[in-house]
Amino acid sequence: MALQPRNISDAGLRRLAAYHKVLQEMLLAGTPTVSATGIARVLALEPSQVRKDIEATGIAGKPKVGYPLAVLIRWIEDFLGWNNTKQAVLAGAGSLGSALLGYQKFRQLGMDIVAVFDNDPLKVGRTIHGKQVFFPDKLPSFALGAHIHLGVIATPASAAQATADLMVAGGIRALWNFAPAHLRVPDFVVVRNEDLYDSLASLTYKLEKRMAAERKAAAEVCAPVESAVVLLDACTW
Amino acid sequence: MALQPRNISDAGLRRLAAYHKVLQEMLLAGTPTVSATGIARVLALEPSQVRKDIEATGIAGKPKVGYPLAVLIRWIEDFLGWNNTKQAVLAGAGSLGSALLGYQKFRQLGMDIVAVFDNDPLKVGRTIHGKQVFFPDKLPSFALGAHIHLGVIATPASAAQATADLMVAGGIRALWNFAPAHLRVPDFVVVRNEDLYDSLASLTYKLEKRMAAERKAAAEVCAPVESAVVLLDACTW
DNA sequence: TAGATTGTTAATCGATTAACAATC
DNA sequence: TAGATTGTTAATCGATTAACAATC
Repeated sequence: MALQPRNISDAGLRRLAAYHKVLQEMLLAGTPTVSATGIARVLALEPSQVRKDIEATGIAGKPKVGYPLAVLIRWIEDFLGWNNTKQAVLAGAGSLGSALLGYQKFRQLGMDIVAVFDNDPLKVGRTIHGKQVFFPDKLPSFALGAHIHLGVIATPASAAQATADLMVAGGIRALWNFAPAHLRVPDFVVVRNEDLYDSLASLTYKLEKRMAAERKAAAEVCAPVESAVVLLDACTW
Repeated sequence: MALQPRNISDAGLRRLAAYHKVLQEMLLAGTPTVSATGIARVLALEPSQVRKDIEATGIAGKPKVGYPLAVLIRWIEDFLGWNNTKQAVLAGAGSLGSALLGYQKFRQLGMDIVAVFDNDPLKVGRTIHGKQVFFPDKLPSFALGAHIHLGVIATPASAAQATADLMVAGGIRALWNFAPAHLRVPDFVVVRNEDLYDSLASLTYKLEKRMAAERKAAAEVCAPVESAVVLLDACTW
């Protein structure tokens, strides 16, 4: 009977989305109920962590049984705001912007991109994935008029700040920023940065460290070897 | 004289990439040196956090002066592995995969996508952004032969696990996964998930919470009002 | 009932922030 | 010199993990 809304970390919110994916697969498989332990096993997480994340949604489970699958899915969706679809504007109709427009599933996850804005006169007036493209200077009045509070930035880095300013002027309260730029916005605006260059940083670092460790391990195996032939396969580097 | 390599969190690695962007702008502006305090000011971070992140790279600064700008940029690049370009394979030549192929800057950040793999017979044999497209069954032998250890997955979720398996079989040690799926891979493979659905979760949650708080605040202002006309503008909802 | 699982509190762990002596 | 900044250690904070009574 957990009914108190609890704090949840950003990482916890992302995990809830991951649980949602797993649960939908289970639903297709016909499973009636699921336990936190079961989810933890699939995703290789700690059961107590899964239990705590689920607890944040406020759903009540039954000891020994777990949670009714369909109900849990619904609670997670409600908690994350996915059943309350929010209209959104997109800035930047380049390759990434177009790709994002093609993500049909966003609508099921609470986001519906209704208009696109781009500086390129060749793109303005045309439609991409069924959405019309406008000049950016139309953005503020459009967003204000349609009461839109969610904006996606897929412009080059050089245009990102100006775009963010337009969006804030248009009443946007949450920004999903794909441009590799640091945005300065008022405190009442939520920003989620999806900077691929930042992400790549941790991956290249870890790969390099991993490869270095492997080379070192191989060296330790190979170095003190008397008859090198024996371990030749292990030391092809 | 910080020369000890220190542990750094995943968040710290991402921040280093952000510093790198800021520093390059400063370099263009002609600044000769920079202090951790200065970087912190620009990005609205704690000076001690920036100092600690920079310390992880092992560079030595001078009290009162800071760090020589060009040297610091180079140390960050070396630390993140960006000056040691790693070849990569890409799976999935859809809109997202094509967009990723168009990111010229990846090469400066240590990653060079050299081949693309896709199931679609219409795409195989053609080139996208100058890269040839092959059938996925060619992936393992190609990656092994070219000693490639980095793989990017931009397939639909349904193909992600099979693709990951092929990549692991091809000697890939680091996976950048854009498919909304949980990958099961051996321990010696690093996975970085770039799941947009997970990211959207935290944004929709925060936007909804923010809007709810605003509505509540407005209600508290409007509710106890005797002459409603006075505050009409503030309560248009 | 016995045993697995929930709900919740406590312990641990790690990252961030603060503090401060050394120093240019 | 005086003062800002580094390098580093200590304190704080928050998230994860462990523990366990309640319970179906």
